[in-house]
Amino acid sequence: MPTNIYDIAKKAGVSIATVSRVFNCANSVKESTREKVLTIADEMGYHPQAYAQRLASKKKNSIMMLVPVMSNYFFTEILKGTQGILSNENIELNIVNINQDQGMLPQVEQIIKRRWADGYLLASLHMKEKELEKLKRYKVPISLLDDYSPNFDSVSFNNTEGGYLAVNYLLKKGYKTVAFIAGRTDSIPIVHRIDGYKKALSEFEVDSNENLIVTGGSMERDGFTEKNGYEAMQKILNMSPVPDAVFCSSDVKAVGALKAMSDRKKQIPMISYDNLSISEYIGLSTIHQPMYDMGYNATRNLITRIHQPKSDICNDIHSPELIIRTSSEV
Amino acid sequence: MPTNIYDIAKKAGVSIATVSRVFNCANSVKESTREKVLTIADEMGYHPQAYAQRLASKKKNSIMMLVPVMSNYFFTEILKGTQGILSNENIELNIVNINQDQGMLPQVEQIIKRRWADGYLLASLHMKEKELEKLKRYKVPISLLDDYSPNFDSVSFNNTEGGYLAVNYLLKKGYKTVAFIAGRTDSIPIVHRIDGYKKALSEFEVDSNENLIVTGGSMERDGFTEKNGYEAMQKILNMSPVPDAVFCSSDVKAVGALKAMSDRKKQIPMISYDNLSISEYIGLSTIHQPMYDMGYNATRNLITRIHQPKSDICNDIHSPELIIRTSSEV
DNA sequence: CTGAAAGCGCTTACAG
DNA sequence: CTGAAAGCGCTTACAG
Repeated sequence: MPTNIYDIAKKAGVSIATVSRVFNCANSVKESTREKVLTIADEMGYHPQAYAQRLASKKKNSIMMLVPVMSNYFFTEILKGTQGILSNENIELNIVNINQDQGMLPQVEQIIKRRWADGYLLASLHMKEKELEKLKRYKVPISLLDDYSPNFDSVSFNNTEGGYLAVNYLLKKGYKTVAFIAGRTDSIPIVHRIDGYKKALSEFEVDSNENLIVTGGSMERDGFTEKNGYEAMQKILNMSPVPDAVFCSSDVKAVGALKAMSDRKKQIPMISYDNLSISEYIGLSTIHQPMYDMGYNATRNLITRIHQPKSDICNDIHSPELIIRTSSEV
Repeated sequence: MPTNIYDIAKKAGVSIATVSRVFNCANSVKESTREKVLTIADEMGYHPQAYAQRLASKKKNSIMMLVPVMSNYFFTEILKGTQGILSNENIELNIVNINQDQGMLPQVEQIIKRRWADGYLLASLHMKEKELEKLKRYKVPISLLDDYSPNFDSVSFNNTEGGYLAVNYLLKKGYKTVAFIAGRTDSIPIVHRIDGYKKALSEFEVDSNENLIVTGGSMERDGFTEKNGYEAMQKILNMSPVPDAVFCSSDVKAVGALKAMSDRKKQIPMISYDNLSISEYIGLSTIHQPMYDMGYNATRNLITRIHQPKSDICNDIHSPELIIRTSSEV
């Protein structure tokens, strides 16, 4: 039989209000009373139920993170940042998966309407501006991560610049044809990276060629897998002539691409994207995104907005950084 | 002003009971009534609040996963399995972090007492049997993952066999001294792998030497980092004589170890542990653990126990498998 | 320092 | 097919 606040109150010979106070550390409760209640609660394995508590008090101290893909390395890195700031706050984090293929808006609305948390962190969701606007009506704190909107707090990357940086480096080294291992080309970050890629191309007056933009066939986890990169690189190595260099949209794919090159005993210079913790150890030249900071800052934005709903909107745009290691220097 | 069930009922000209029924799809509600309620709810952005609903109904449809480290690749792989089975069930997953350095029992008890979920998945917590026993009193479904207890459903690996398999392979190839890159030696899985390591050693009648069991200095994420592996391998390469081969307790560390070898231009055969998705692409010989299946099965166990609390306890012990790629064949 | 009582927003037999 | 009402387990002014 599960115990409730009445059981404890009766056994301790006090009112339920007193028991409640003991657990909320709120007003003063006589020390001896507090101890008695705590002892009895411990014996009976009692603690106030989360649901009842939140219904009665309105205080939640919880935030919810909505993400399309939980099981990838990018998310893993972001999460460290979120946990970094949360470890100092008495706030619970809930993580919920959003299915990108089923209309994200209804899923997000559903969650918000249930009022689960004090605020919501939308990570890499890349919803349309029109959809985001609909979220405004719920008047609930929302913070965007790896995404941008003028209407919400956001922390994003300048993906155009990232693409530009990588491809500009390659062209400066004298390579003429640069292939791009993309991924879903309906993904906003990918679109921006392609923009940067083309911008660099046009600066060097080389025509862009859509055939040089490739992806592998495996679309598990949105194609952010080693396998997809492996397949894409195979396609590239099958082109004739083989492109001079390649820009790869993620480090995870680059791991696969590297393997494809080594299997075919044909190395071409490659720069990828993300700078995961493994990248340093396998010599990937890559575009660094400060993922930890990003998770940290987006979460901090959310907490600030929960406390001060009227504060100015804060749009953080991080600049990428090119890190040269060995993969580009073959 | 947030809307509630009364607002909707009033506007629709029905009772709150009817509104509630519409959302619970339970008993029959006249189609025209249902539509009217749904339309109004949609206009007003209404959905029953999670907390109130759960307080009133006792149904939760939610499970909670307790893990010591969320941001590592091992967890990422496990999670895929959990999500795999959950995607077919109408069950919400909450993930909560347990701090291994602060006494896990109180943290776990605290969570269970709050009655958040219908059941709890304890992943890689490795609590003592005595501590686990204390959890029995809450009479709540609990399933263990990467852990074993005769008193709870569990899915675990035979780590002793894993260590044995790897080291036996190395010894059979004629290597005499085999170093072990460990990690926290108070970790149960590591202890078992050391047992397996020693068992293989004794079969080949080589004395075990505690000096050959090393770890790097960086203990971030419990030492399961590339950096820790890098440091550990440096120590090994500094030994004289340098050991003939090395058994490494995780693929992530092995990535660092590989780099240390290449930096020192000294290759020794290595077998590691986990078989992460990158491992195939970087040629790691490793012990395969079916992590997806593990996540899947442990979650399935939990769901079964929620539905049938009296069913027999199920202890799944997975056997490891040795996968030879290039890192052991230098 | 403590208690009686109203209220949080729902669900669900029960009755019709 | 629908409503009135009790109840879920808490918190929190209010009063003393």
